[in-house]
Amino acid sequence: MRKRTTTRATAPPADAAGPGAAQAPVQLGWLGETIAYNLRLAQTASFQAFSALTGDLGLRPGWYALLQLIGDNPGVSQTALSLATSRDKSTLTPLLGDLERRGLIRREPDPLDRRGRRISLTEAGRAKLALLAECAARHDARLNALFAPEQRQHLVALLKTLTEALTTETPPPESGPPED
Amino acid sequence: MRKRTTTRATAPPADAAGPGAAQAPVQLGWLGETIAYNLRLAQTASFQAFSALTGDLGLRPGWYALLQLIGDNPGVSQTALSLATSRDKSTLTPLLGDLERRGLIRREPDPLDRRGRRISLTEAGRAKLALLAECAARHDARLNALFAPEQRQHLVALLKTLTEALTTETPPPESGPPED
DNA sequence: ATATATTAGTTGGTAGGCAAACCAACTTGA
DNA sequence: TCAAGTTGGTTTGCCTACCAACTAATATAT
Repeated sequence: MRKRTTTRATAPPADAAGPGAAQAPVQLGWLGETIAYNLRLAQTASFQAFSALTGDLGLRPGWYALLQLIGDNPGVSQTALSLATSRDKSTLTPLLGDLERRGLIRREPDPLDRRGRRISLTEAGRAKLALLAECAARHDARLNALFAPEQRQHLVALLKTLTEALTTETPPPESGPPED
Repeated sequence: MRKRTTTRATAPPADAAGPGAAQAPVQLGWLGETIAYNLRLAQTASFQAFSALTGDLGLRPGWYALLQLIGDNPGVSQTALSLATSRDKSTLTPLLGDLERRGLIRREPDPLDRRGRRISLTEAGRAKLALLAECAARHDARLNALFAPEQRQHLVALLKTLTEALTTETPPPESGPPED
């Protein structure tokens, strides 16, 4: 939502903290040039936009990645989902419970490991996933439309590089005990 | 993202879905190529890495951007901070209260608008900011080290484009609201 | 086989996020 | 001046996230 011109179109001297200035645009300074902060802003914006799309349905945005991954990997374990979504396994517990309660997924005991639960979609789950995938596709299209194909590709590659680097080399401090 | 080497060199046949296979790597499929999902993963990874740096001090990572922005814009309003950080104003209420309680910021009434509060750093706040800025600088350096200077610049530009596009054109649905 | 370590998943506690409802103060218009 | 609308902040309620600790089952070592 835009907020410019809401107060005044005259754009009074932004440096002056005068009464008409209301909320000055805030100078981002150094932060505004960092990868990390821009990453945060972009992610937030993307999530918000996606939420706006899914909000129309009664579907939570956080469900989508989960359903999609389950759909693509029937029988996955919760731990695997946790890793794939970069969320703590304990975060998934109530979430999956909710999905199960709504009949979107099935959690059957793994016959080969009685601790584990093999997760898969139900028919209803597949249907919901189709709806969410629709939103996701629109969202993706919207993002893609912002860039030239090669730019898009480049951006994804850069993001992957970043993720990869940070997740694999996470512990650089102490005497590294790499392989035992 | 690959997750090898994170746990151990156990390396049981990863393809076999046998009991020893534990969690299969999960196929990300379509998701893994989208901007949105990679954005999410990258942001999460970045945040985690930054948290690891700040965790050493008794300082919450969420404080940093706030303190930095306040430092750069003494006298800002909470609403302005809310916009600059892309966080809801109600999110900042307890956070700023906390910072004030710890003596890091000051919230003095705006003489020109008795609703508003002009926020600025205290000396202690400046000191804490310096510590956090140190972490931020290290984090930034780490991220920057992953890319060539022009790549970095490019990435930031792409992210800005994305954020900008999503935040300004948020409401495209209904018949465009004719400005009154 | 039995003790020990690992792993899958859940629980409880806490922190941070949003949205909606609310109050107080400012703005505007008649 | 006074009513209606807007805006800055706070409160409340809910959701999502993490972590640490726990249980149950599996794996490993002796």
